Amino acid sequence: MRNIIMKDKTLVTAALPYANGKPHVGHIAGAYLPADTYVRFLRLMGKDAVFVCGSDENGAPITFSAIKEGVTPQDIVDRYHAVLSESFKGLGIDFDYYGRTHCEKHNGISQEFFTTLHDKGHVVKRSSEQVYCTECNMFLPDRYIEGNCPHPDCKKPGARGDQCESCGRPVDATKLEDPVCMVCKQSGREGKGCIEVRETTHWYLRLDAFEKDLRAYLDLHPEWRESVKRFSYGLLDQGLRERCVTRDLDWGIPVPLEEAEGKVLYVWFDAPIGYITFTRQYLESLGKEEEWKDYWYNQDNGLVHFIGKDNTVFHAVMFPGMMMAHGDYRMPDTVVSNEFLNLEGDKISTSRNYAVWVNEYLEAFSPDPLRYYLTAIAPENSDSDFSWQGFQNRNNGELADNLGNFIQRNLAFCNKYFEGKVPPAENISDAGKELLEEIEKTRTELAELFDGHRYRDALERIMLLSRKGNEFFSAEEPWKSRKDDMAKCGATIYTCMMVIEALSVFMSPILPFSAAKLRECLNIPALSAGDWNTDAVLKSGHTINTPEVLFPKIDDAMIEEQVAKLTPKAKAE
RNA sequence: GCCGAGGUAGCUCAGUCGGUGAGAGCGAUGGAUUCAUAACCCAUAGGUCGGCGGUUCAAGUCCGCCCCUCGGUACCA
Repeated sequence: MRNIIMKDKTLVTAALPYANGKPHVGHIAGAYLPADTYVRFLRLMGKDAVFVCGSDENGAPITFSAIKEGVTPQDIVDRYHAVLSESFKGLGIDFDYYGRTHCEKHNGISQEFFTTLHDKGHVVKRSSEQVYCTECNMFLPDRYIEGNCPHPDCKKPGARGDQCESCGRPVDATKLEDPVCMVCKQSGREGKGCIEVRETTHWYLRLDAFEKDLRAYLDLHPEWRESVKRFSYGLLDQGLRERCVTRDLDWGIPVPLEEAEGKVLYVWFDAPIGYITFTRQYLESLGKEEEWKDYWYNQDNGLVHFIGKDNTVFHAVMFPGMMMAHGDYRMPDTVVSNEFLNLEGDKISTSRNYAVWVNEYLEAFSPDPLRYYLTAIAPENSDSDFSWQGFQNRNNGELADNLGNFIQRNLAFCNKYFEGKVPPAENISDAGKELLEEIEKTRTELAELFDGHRYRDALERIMLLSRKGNEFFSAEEPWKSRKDDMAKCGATIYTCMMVIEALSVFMSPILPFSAAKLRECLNIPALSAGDWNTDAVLKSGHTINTPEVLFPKIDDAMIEEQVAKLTPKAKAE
């Protein structure tokens, strides 16, 4: 048996979604759903958990979207902040606080963070040459310049300022041939067009100074997912470099230095600080001004970050490096990182509009089937694939036919032949006793799986219990015993009811809506903190309510409708 | 190019420190049954474990080379 590693008090964060697009199933599977599941689990275990997140509203792409649409950056972030909040809410991703980084409080905390690093000498000034667009009147991120590859043996078009798409090699943005600004789509070099090279000044975080400490920190966490460790050690082995933490932009958090007029903090510098900001805002809203320190200063408590793999470098190396450099804060315990979710075999792409958007999903279906499916195919160890066919199969074959039907056949049987009263807990057969023991085995193993962030396995374990319930029910044949041996029949149904109550607890972190509905059908109280280990409240003689179908089947037409929404654009590429 | 991950039954994937006849779910086929959302239960299916070579008494499981897919490559977030 492994050791349970959760703490009595834990701060859980989910990667801040960038407020420049709607959330899709990939985002949900990557960070938000596992984080929400974990928080629900912690609370069932009677632990204190605070769950924060918020929209990431700074950065260059938001500015560019605003330019493209002819609106202000504020318009962009307002729009997406609203969609993001609603989507999370609709799926039952239940943050204690969902904030936004474009606010005074966050500016102040981020600037204080920067100032501390600057005063300690961990941030240094450097000058460099960057590409500037005179049409847009701004410096361009390397990614936003396209041209011909400067490598003599390649020369192919479509190379970006950071990397050539054709030969895959890194590119020096200032050396791209025939560069085009991807914001205004204009081109031409010095004098003859809008693209020119200008000198600029920026501030760099001396990550290299913390290389040894970061390695020691990683060494303390053998329990992290393999992919995160391999990636992080890989970076350390290459040697950490200074990392630029400011940008030439007018949208963002001003760099708190007189000589840094017109510069803002790099969005990835302030985004993780958002976790601190949101924790403070949440606890202040509860009138507990000082309590955030429990989570950010006290290493005895838990701090767990949930992210997608694209965020690994920031959460496993850069943010910990920032925390070390600052000095006041505790270090994160765990970074739970997921791989990517593909869609019908192809990459999900916001820019190509190739995705299953959460808000559109919710117009057609209830949240739990998606939570179920995304957990079942969670990209925990490697990329996985979302397919509508798979969604339908899992929903109909597993949720409805296995779990739903097990519940349904028992509640219906109980109503029909026992007047809705839980039968006496007598004459339990050996197989029945074995099944009751299986409940406890599941309880123990499941806690370890949730605690170890193995949600996919956890769900499988839950379904195994349901399957065993079905096997038991069929083997006992209560439809026969009800005619000549009501004692045996009652024992069968009683045993199954115990399984069902346990399932209502076990499934609740993943399927919160259905778990609540099930407990209503059972006519027992809603779950509350610490109920994971509470004794069964379902007793002999207790009257249940009329059952309702928990997991309706999804018919082909509904799936075809979704597939149709997807295909034209996917093929249009 | 460099670094990393992956290529296991029709499909989706498990396979811990190398060792009982290589597994699960779905699908397919046959059987049983009627409490239930035509659901459930039982049985069966023989896949050169990407290719070649090597180490070993023994290799999906270790080593080398090769092929294919996918990420990262630090100014997209």
